[in-house]
Amino acid sequence: MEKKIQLPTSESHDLQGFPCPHIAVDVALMSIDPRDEYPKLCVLLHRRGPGHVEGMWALPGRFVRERDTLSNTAEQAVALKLGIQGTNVQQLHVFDDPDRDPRGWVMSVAHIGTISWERCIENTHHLRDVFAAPIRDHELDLPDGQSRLPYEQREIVRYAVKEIRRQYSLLPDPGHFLPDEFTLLQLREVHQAVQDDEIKADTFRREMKPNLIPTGEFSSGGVGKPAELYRRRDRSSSTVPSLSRSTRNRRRTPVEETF
Amino acid sequence: MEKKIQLPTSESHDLQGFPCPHIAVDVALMSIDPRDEYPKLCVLLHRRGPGHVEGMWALPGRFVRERDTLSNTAEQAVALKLGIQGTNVQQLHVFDDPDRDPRGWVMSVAHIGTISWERCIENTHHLRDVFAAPIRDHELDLPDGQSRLPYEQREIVRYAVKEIRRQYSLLPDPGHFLPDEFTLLQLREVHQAVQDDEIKADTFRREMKPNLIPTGEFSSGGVGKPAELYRRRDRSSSTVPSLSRSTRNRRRTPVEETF
DNA sequence: TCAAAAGTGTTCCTTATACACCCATGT
DNA sequence: ACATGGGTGTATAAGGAACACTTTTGA
Repeated sequence: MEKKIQLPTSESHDLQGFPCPHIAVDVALMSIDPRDEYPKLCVLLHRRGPGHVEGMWALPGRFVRERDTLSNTAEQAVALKLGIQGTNVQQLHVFDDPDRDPRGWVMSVAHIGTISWERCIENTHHLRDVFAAPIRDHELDLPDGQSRLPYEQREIVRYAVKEIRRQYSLLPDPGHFLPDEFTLLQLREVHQAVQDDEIKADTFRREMKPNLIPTGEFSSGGVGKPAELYRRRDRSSSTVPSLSRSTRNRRRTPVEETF
Repeated sequence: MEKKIQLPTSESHDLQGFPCPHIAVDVALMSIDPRDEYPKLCVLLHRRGPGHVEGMWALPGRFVRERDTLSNTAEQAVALKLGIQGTNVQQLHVFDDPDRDPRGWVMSVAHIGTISWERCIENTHHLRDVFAAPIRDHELDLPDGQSRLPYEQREIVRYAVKEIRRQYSLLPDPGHFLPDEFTLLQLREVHQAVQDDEIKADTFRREMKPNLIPTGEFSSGGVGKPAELYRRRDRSSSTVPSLSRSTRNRRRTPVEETF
């Protein structure tokens, strides 16, 4: 709580002596739990070890290390707290209420991450302190009768659910819950789990077709007609190279249009 | 990349001794410059005083102060560097490349802000070191032949333009470039400036109608039929209270639907 | 032969867009 | 009278949702 910052222009000269908050990273790592009667979107929690809020279920988080990046920190938090290596994460929002952490001045950069259920269980099935909390109506069902998440992690989950639903309304399984090749039924079930809503099969097929590449291979073994396997089309290759808007149809004065 | 992270739980005990980056805030404050033949979206720059990157045009920015919030810091940066009080800002993204600032380890939280041209000039017209840089095709036209912005502020401007266009595609002038009451022509010209594209008048009217409240008052003085004045409808009051999706139309097994 | 799932054709309906027209005002 | 901008009705096109139907497999 020093009070020696009177010269705002001098702050550029050197950085020493300027206060800086601790930066934490929290990750809402999401997966699709297929064990129930229908697949459910869930968020992975871990039980806190000794220390602050000991024993509580919480999102995996970590303090950023010297000269590390946020995404690196987020991936290490997932690796250390959940035992899952090599996730991909994206920034969501910075939570900066100076009183959010009683231990001191800590800002938290919330991240979202996704992982397939297979990779999730193969790494965590032996761990007692990892739990996949299902999402019901934008909120988490917490284990052990716990009523709330520590800090404002409830808000982080809200952001994460909103963001993943936005992403899944545009593209086929951008979070790679499924492997590289999949049937349209598998894809639709994943999207239904994310959106927590029923999706009509034929409409869904036609919406997703432009973003899928048929492989020519087919599934087999189940009942019914074998389904073709598809692969995600990466956006860069298919996107039209958007014509420059710099000299576009402005000139709204009708003068030179008329003559 | 040390390899001595065996006790992740110990980090929760106290915060002292953990490294923390300096946190800066950069603001892309946008306005609509009406001085040209048609209004243009622009971003406000200021010329850096003595110190690092001295004399360069840059986005207003500032280091966060002890236990201050990010939005506060952003508003103070705008006040100190541009002379404009009481702007509203929103978070965009954290830029965390550890090498982005040669002075040390600094993360920058980019913000977007909006202000009416009137409030902008009434506060800055006497300042030499403030400039409204117009946007052309997602890029800024810099003054004095300057070729680029310092750090990765070019990227911040890209984020800001994309975000403001997203916001203006949904609601009438959410950034309050216009006063509380305005005609549909004024509103359309602002949206055209933001989107940098022509917008058809009748379609625009029908799109915006649900989000506008007619005042019953009319403009006067200009040529043509006087235009009604409208007011923004705030979203909370008009939104249908979204029926709970928790028990929604799942049950995709047709069993109990058929019987 | 039947049930289950894949995949497609078609109809219906909602929505966006453009065009046309009338209205009200200042010059 | 006419130009200018406000505002609305309507025709056309485009898109999405739902239904029906055929195909192909396992039991």
